[in-house]
Formats: sequence, C-alpha cells, structure tokens
Amino acid sequence: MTVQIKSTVDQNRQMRVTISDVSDALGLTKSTVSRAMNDYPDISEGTRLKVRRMAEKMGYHPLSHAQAIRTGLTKSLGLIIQMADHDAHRPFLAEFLAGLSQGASAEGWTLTIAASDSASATETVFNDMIRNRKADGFILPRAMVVDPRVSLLRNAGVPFVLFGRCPDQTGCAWFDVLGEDAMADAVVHLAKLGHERIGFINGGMQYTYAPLRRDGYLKAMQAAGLTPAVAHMREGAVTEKMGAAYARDILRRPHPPTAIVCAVDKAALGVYSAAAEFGLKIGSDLSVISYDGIPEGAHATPPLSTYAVDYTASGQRLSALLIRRIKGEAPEALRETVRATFLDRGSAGPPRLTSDELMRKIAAGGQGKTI
Amino acid sequence: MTVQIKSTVDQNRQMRVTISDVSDALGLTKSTVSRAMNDYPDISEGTRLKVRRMAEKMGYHPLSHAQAIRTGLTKSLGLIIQMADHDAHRPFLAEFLAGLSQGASAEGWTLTIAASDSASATETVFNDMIRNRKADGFILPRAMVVDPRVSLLRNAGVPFVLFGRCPDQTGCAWFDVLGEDAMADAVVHLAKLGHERIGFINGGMQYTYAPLRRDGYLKAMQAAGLTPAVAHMREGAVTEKMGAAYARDILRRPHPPTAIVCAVDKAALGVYSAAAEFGLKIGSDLSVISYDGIPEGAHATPPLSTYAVDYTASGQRLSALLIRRIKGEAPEALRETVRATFLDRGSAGPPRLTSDELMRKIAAGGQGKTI
DNA sequence: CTGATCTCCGAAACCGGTTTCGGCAAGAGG
DNA sequence: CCTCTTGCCGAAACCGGTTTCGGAGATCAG
Repeated sequence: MTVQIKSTVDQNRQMRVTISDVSDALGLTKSTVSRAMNDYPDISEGTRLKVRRMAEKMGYHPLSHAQAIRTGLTKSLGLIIQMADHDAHRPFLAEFLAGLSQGASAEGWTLTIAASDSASATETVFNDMIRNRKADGFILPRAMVVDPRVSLLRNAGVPFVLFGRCPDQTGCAWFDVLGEDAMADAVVHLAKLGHERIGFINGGMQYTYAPLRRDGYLKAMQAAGLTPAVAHMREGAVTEKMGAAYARDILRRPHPPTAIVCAVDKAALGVYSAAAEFGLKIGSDLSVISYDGIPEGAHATPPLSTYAVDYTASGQRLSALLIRRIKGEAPEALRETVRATFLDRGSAGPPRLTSDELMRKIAAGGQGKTI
Repeated sequence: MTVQIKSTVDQNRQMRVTISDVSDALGLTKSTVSRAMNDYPDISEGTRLKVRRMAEKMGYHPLSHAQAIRTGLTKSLGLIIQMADHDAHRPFLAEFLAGLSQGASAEGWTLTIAASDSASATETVFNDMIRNRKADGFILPRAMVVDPRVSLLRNAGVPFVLFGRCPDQTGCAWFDVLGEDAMADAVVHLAKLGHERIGFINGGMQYTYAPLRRDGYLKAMQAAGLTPAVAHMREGAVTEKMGAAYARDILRRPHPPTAIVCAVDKAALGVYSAAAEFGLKIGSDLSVISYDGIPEGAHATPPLSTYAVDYTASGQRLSALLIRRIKGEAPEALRETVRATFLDRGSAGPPRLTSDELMRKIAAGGQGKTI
C-alpha cells in the first residue's frame, strides 16, 4: 500500500538538490550556504556570489517546509472565503485568486485557502490556520465597518492586509480602489451632460466602501451646485433584485431623477429592469453610471457605463503588500489606493425628458407592469 | 524591523504544544509518542491510548511542516486554476473551492491553489509545485479528452484525481456526475410530454463530458423510438452567445424541433434569447431542458428546468478521494459517480404548435429581428 | 531451568534547513 | 613586533517531528 507512495517520494527526493549538495560542491558548510542565501552580513561578497551562482546552476531552491520549522514562516498567504457573503463578488473570484496567486508566486510564496459558512466558523478556521501555521498572514477581502477578522488577527499578532479601508486604522495595511472618486466622477460626468436630479443607490452598509462612496457622491453633488435629495438615495443594494426595487421606488417619487449613480453593477442591472418596466430607455430617458465592471454589464443593452476595478491587479498588489508586512514592514507604509477606470459605454447620455414627461411615462408604464 | 515578527512567532511558539511536551508529560520518549500517534504496530494498545488521550487533553496537533521534511508529505492538496478556460464554470468556483476545502480540512489537510494563464504556464506551475513539494497531489477540474495535465502527473508519479472521467483510465482516479444519464432523462421526460423532434446543443468538445452527454442523448432518442436529426444537433456551445447562435440556426431549419436539450445552462440561456427573437414562448412553443444548475437559470422567465450539480459536494468528494489516493489506495478503487438532480421548473411542457405553425412563427419573428 | 522468540519501548540518527558560538587569519593601531 | 579588532567562516546545536536499530523484559517451547 504505502510502497507506491514511497517510490514516488523517493523519486522526488532524488531529483531535489539540497543545501548540502550545494555546500559540498563548493567545499563549504551548510551554514555558510544558508547565510549566503539569506544575505547575512557576515558573509563576504565573494562567497555570497559563488554560492548564489552555484545554487542557480544546480537549481537549488530551499524547501519552504524545512525552513518553516526553524523560522516559523511557511511562506504562504492565507485566504478565507466567507460563503455566507452575498455573491456580489463571486464573478471576480477567479480573477482575484489569479492575482493573489501571481503576486504570491512572484516571490516564491503560495496561497492557501479555506472556506467557512458562518461568521463563527470563520473565527474557528482562522484560529486553526494560525495555530497550525498554515499561513504566515492573511488577506481579508471586503473590509467591513465592524470587522471581527481584524480584531482577531490584531489580537493574535498575525499580519494581515485588507482589501478595502478600515475605520480603526491601527496596525492595518490595505489596498483599495477609490470608490469615492469614482462616484464623484460619475456625478461630474452626469452634471456635465446636463443632469440636475441625480439619484444614488448604494451597496451594503456593513462594508467600509459604502459610506465612502456615499460621501463621494454627496461631495460632488454639492461641488456641482446640485442638491442631493433624500428621496433619490437608497442604500444596501447588492443584488439585481434589490437594485430594481430601489429604482422603482425612486422613480415613482414626485420629481424623479433623470440619472442614477450606483455603487454596484448588480444594482445597476436592477435599474435596467426597473426602467424597462416603466418603458424608459436607458441612456436617454434614464442615465445610469455604476461601479465594478462585471462582465454582464458589457452585454447589457445598452452596455453599462461603469468604473471598472481590476481584480487581478488588486490581488497581485495585496499579495505583495502582505508579504512585505510579514517580512516586518510597518503597516503604515503598506497602504495603497488606485483609481477605478471609467468605461464609457452608453448608459449615460444627456437628459431627454422634462420632469413632467418623465413622471407621466413612469406613471403609465408602472400601471402596465403592476404584478 | 524583524522584532515585531519575532515576537509574533514567539507568541505562537509558546502557545504550541510539541511532541516533546506530550512525551515529557507521560514520561515517554518522542519516538514512542510519534509511533503511537501514527498507529505503528509495535506500540501496545495501552500506551497508544494513553498517548492519544494526553495529546487530546493537551491539544497537541503535529506540525505538518515538521512532518513533511521527513515524510515528504505536506498534507496539502493542490489545485491549479486555468484562467484561459472559458468562464462557464466560474459561477461555481466559490462553491467548488468551499467543497474542496471542507473535504480537505475534515482530514486536517489544506488546499493550496495557483493560477495560470496558458497551457504552457500550467505545466510550469505544476512542475514548480511538485518540485517544491507545495502539494502532495492535485485535483484536476474539467477532465479533457487530451489532457496534458494527466500525462504530466502520471509521468511524474504524482497522485491526482480528476473531476470528470478520463479516456485512458490507467492510473486515474475520478469523481464525476453522470451527465449522460441526465441527458437521457431529459429526452425521456420530453418524449413523455409528447415531443418528437428534440434538438441537442452540446458543450465544449475538448472536455470528456461532451461525448458522454451526446451519447446519452442519442441512446435515449433511439430508445424512445425517435430519430435524432443531424440538423438539430450542434456542439461546442459554452456561452450564452454561442447557445443563441446555434438555437437560431437550428430553429430556422425546415422542420424545427419543439424541444432542445442543452448540455450546459449557459447555452440554454442563449436558447432563451433566440426564442425571444422569434417570438417563441419557452415552455410551450419551445421546451428546454439543460444541465448545470447555475443560479441565473432560476431567475430566468420561465425558470430553467435543469439537471443541477452540487459543486460543493463534488469538491468534498474529490478532496476525500485524493487524500486516499495520496495515502496509497489504488486508483481503481477511487472512482465515484453520482446522478445530477432534476430541477423541474417550467421550461419544459407539452408541445403546443405543429411543425408548420412553428415554422411560420419563426419565419415571421426572424424577419423582425434581423440584425 | 535454559535458550529462543516476541512485545514493546528507548536511544539516536535523520530530514533539510537556520542560528548561535567560537575561532582563525588578516588588518589596524600603538 | 605585539595586541586588538574586524571579517569571515566552520562546528555544532536546534527546530519538531519520523524512523531505524537494538535491547530489556516477558512469554514460550523444550
């Protein structure tokens, strides 16, 4: 039974070149080679080079598990996927993972992942991975306003990097996309087109991005001399269904907006279907600008104008930052933000209808579609 | 700089209970404890129990990295995500990963993942992970008719498990869902409803599931006394767009089918849009039964009747099988298949139109929608 | 009662690295 | 010329486990 495995292991064992192979080839000791590889100061430049070259030539890569038992570092990054989360980010999971893994393997690190169904399970999984040294640090996707993961890790003294910013910044490193700038740009864009009543549908308020995007929207409205109407603002839409419900709600108000900014693409697609119910044409009767860059947006009619996030690149940066964090850099030095890129695709145009025309159309369309 | 990390490691180090702690507590040696934990035959039942109990009580879990340097086994499963693949399986990635990670952690193993953009990159990534012992075995999603991953791993003597069956079965363990049975059931179901002309749109022919599902369709057609028409069969549709194109193509033929079986949900959604173009009502003018169980199917109108796959459960089984494979069980003993579960949701009903009526409707609808 | 066999465990080597300690030789200073 | 550093490296311990080897004590056959 075990024979088969043994032979496999032996095969690989023969193939592998160990530190002793390198030291023997050079007439040095293991310790010298080790220190040369790890840039110890008490190794002369000459031997450091000799060792490096020989290691390269022989194809020597130190076995991370062997290093781990002494150093305590596995050279692996941990990611825990919370299945309880709504699937708003699922479409990007593959890209995100690819980015993370690329960023990790660029430095010779690996990505270890686990999943959990509930918040309490998440805690267990974290503790388990920490205790058994499955990962040297963690990537925390979707920073939350109250984030139990942060307190747990901060508390345990384990390095981590957030995807998204953090209210209590102490000890937090992060990477984030400036959603507030995107929302502000969207308002400016729409204002330039001539829109005056611009609505806003925000995403999940438990995430830190939501208040930021709302502030971006509000600031830009004020800067453009427009008054944001409470009647035109909603929050908590992370699915198409919720987006549609909020859009219907907003559009039925007395002086409906001619444009709606969405914090999340899924919600924007909901706006599309609400508009369809009312017989409104997106891009002329009602303009929409959104945020995320999900593939479905490109296939909608008209294609959704949106501020797209590069999730692959984000993953890469997060891995890079986390590795530096694990290596000891201060969290304050490990905070990066980038701007989303605007994809102007046709769901935003100059307003065509007056307030009254819009109201009439909505009233008429709304009747036909009452469920 | 390093101080912070050191303290962290030290903290964890204090917390961890090592094998020596256990052996000291019992007045035994490390070697005895080790053998007791690993069920060596030369340990008496009494001490084995004493050791086990003390280990449990003290919370001792052997450090997998420490074991790895002697045994060569990391206790981690590898998964390489091919980004070049079309995104037909992306919606399930999260569920699949959750299943894999659950199956792994149930045995105290972990899941290490990497991504690659191209087929050649995949080979590099595999070799890298094998050489550096990042994983003891691999899960290969989406078995292909000609699968370079299989030859690579077979060749390197590294254990693996396929998601999907394999033409050259030597040394292959697998888990698969019986797509052929689902396709056959779909045909039977439609035939019972009264359909006689049933079309078939297959998925990507590079995957092993495609020929299987086609055979399932063909066999059931013959068994039902129906003649499958070449004009009503297409293959290679893995996206909504392709499904729509093929459906248009099939429906424009002289005697169009009253029902279409799809090997992939995405393609079925394409059939929906093609039907809409022709003014055909799904579920009455045109029936559709598909396979996969993607969430979008439930939200389509009418909801898509489909044979759903439980990707979480599949992942769990795959992990379990791979672990047993790594532990030395013969691949022949590690082959499992399950049936998909039919979700009868309303996209399949009795045929309403005669062949001529259908043709007329299609001809009329087709003109209005020419692009 | 003795010798052979079997059970069960301890001692020590080992896996592949890292890290501490100490010492040799060359260079600096007096 | 002699001492004191300093630079550089080897020897050996160590990390947390596994595995080989051998031997003490119990059991059994003669």
